[in-house]
Amino acid sequence: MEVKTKQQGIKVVADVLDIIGGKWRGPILSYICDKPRRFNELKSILGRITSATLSKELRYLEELRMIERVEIRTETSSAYEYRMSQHGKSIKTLIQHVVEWGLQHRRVVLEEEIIP
Amino acid sequence: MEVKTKQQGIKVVADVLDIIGGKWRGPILSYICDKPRRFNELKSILGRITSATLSKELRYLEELRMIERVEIRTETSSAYEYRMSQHGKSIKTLIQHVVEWGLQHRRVVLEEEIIP
DNA sequence: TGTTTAGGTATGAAAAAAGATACCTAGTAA
DNA sequence: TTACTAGGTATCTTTTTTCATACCTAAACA
Repeated sequence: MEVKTKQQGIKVVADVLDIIGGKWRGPILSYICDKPRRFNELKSILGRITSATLSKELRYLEELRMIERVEIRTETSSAYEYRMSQHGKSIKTLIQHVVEWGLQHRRVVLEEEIIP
Repeated sequence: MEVKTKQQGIKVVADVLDIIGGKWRGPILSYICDKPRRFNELKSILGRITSATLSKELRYLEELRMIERVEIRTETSSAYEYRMSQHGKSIKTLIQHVVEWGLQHRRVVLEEEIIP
């Protein structure tokens, strides 16, 4: 499968940005990437997010097959955790590319501000 | 310059997504990447964008040093065009990575829908 | 048995992004 | 001289996102 038209390429980019974009989805993925996380754990790491928003974002990422919600059971109790899907893990490389470019961009913009 | 903390990494990603995200900035960059474009040219290629929005987005991308607004003069007349800055051109590679991942993502999601 | 905790949902308000519409200015063309 | 075109700006409305607040259920705890 390849990109055949400009329109299609633009659409593919928009779809990807929809996954990692927005105020919370990047950070959420980033924390779940490190290790599986529970709802309230995410909520407290993220700080200012509300339950409603976190819940909505998690369900959306699940629907996109980026993460999975799994029940974890011990003898005495059970709980849920969110973890990256096999496919979801592959976004880590992409994000590394984004970070690299971002750092380069920052250097360029800072330079131009200092030496105008 | 490297990423030292998770917070910083998240910030870098957010900054990059702010550049290529939103409804129009990706498409605008994409068309200017191909070749320098004039205001009304962009407006008509993009289709449903208003002058106000296009103008705002272009000024923002200029401020970010991604594009440059340059006057082009012939003997008889003058006009303006928008072109990628030297630095801005480097985003092309990043976008290629995004497209590649996006295509892979699409394959995964389609597969799972067909074979549940 | 009553209370706390995990993991949420429901509803409406506020803020941010995008759109519609009207208008402006400088240059050129007729 | 009048009208047209390029390249916008100004203002207000609509839509989309995010936030605040209150509430709910099931399980575990004391």
